[in-house]
Amino acid sequence: MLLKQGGKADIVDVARRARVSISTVSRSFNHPDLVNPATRKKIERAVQALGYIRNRAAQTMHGRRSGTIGLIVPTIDNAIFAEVIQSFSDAVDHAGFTLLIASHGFDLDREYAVLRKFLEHRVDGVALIGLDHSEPTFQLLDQQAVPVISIWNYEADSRISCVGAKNYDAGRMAAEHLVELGHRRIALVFPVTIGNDRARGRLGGAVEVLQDQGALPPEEWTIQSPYNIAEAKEACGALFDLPECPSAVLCGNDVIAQGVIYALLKRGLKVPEDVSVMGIGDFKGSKEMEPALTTIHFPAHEIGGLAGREMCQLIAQSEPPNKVASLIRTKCDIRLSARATCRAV
Amino acid sequence: MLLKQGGKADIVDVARRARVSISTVSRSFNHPDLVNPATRKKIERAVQALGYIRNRAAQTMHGRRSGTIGLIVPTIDNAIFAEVIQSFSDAVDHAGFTLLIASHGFDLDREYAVLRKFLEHRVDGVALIGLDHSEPTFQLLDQQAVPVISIWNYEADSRISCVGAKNYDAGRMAAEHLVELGHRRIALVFPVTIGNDRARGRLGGAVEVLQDQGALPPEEWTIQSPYNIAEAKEACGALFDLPECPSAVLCGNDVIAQGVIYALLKRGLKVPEDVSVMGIGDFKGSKEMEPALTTIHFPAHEIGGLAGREMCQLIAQSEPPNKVASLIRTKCDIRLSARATCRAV
DNA sequence: AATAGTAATGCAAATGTTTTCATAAAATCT
DNA sequence: AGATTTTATGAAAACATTTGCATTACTATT
Repeated sequence: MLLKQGGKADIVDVARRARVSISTVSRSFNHPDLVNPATRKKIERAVQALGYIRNRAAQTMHGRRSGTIGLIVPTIDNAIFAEVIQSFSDAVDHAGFTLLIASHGFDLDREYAVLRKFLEHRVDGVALIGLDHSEPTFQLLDQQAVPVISIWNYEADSRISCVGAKNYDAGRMAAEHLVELGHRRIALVFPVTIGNDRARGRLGGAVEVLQDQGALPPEEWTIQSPYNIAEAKEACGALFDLPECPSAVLCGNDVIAQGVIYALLKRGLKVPEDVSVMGIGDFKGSKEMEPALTTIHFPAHEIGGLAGREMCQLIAQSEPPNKVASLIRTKCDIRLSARATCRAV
Repeated sequence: MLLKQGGKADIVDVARRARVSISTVSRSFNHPDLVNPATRKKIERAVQALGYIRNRAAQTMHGRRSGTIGLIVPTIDNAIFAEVIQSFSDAVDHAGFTLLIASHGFDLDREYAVLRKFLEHRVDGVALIGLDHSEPTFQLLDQQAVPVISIWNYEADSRISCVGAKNYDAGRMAAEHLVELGHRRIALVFPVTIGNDRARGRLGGAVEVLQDQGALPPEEWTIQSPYNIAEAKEACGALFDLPECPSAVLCGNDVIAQGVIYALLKRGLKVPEDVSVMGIGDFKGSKEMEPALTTIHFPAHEIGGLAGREMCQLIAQSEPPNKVASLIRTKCDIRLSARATCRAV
């Protein structure tokens, strides 16, 4: 017979067919150099004939690593994270790992639940976005001693390893640019900041600069907006119907900036002639927009790739299984990308 | 002692602490109704105290399902797929599954390799994008009898279950709209079509309509463009520097359309006054663009969610493990979203 | 009061691997 | 030719669960 009924051949089937012991079959997979080339050939043929596929679950159970890494993000379907996920995925894939992914929609309790689920699957490591997490999350991580890395934010005193940039600096940088261009009537459009340290840092940095300049915006120029173009376009609409219109809008991220620009265009206002718009993030596509978006460049691709590689390193370090790896912190540089949506006044 | 050294408590530790047998502990997880509430409480407490986390690998090995589903996409970081991934993820998450994800960069050999890797992890089901796959991929799927679903394309005679729309129809629909508006000088900007049945179907549909109208574009009006704004903007630049400029551009997808619009804007050409632009896909953000993009609407969110739910159903159907589930085919409707980038001539 | 039925629990086998240790055969050295 | 090392293989324990079967202790039925 060519195939066991059901197509689920196991290692003993292979061993039987190749007329060797199961130990030898196992070895020919894991330590090929220890088995006679001729025997290896025989096994190879048996594997082929039976359509045998190794069972990682059994390996995992035996105490080997599972070969999986868990990545938990707020959402998958937005430019920012999609790019990070892609490069993180590429990096860990390259190292032979398989990626488990889940999103929590900015709900830190769901994040905790997902983490538990991943731990049940015995992931070799976990990556999270940002440094804001619930106390149970931190405790679970600690207690299970699983290698963990935070992506996107850098903090010198972070509780867990991190690779990313300082959002606070980004906020400052953006505000400073606007101020240098002579703007004083600056509106702020930012996402919700609770449980989102990225947004909080950026807003904090921006506000500090504006405060120093005595240019803190009035209440009605501080808008809270969701993380998508449609709603941002909607949310900031009122801003431009006000009697006094700001000369510049500083946005919490490029998606919001895009929304703001569309809202402006819709009202027949020109960017940057009538209103300057500043983003933060430099998402894919921001450079190509017309006019090209002035923003703070975050090296998303670099951060994701770095995070993936450091995750693998952390896992390697935590060998033997109960050794705790040391913390890694990597700060990525951000910079102003002055393009066409901001002008001097 | 509160914790076993290393924080890795297992079921026997829990049993010992709760003074019951391991069978009872196992049951209280899997068939809670079969165990005395008081006993359950004791176990609960022991679990809490020890920080015990069930080992899915061991369950999987015992022959139960792994509780994972593998999703293989060409790329993660582009609007189309990110949206599908998100809703697929939400759907399977909701059913208690964990999602394994990997991208192959439009390389069908890598797709095969990823599939193998997923199979080693004993995923309970696999989802792929589109219906173009290598022969080894189909054979492996068949041989391992793993529930599988194809997302995005619908074909009445597909080799595997599918949920999606007919890209051919989308191509026709787009071309027809342009023709109805009076356009005859129509350029085509499409992605590479080998190994990409989505693009191939669309292009085929569009060409057919154009042919019927005797409006097949000349060689230099048929542009091949990668799947991203920057390169699309670049790729189609030459188009508008030609002595004779098309009156409309039909794009393989909205990302390309966006790039085309930017290229036009950059040259000082107005959309739709000078040139009409038609997309296909209706990605997130296409509606909000200024001017809003005329495109063929694909219900990405619906397709992803549906695919997720049908995947779960397929898995449930293939119980007991070796029963092959029947094929499911679901056709999702697409429609013209006539907005602001196309005008009558 | 004896019997049947039910609820709760435990025992032990089974799941598919890896790995340690032991053994046999072959190659190398004296 | 015998002793020693090296190479190749096998047997069996270990990994963390689940589950079928057996057992015990109650409860209900006659």
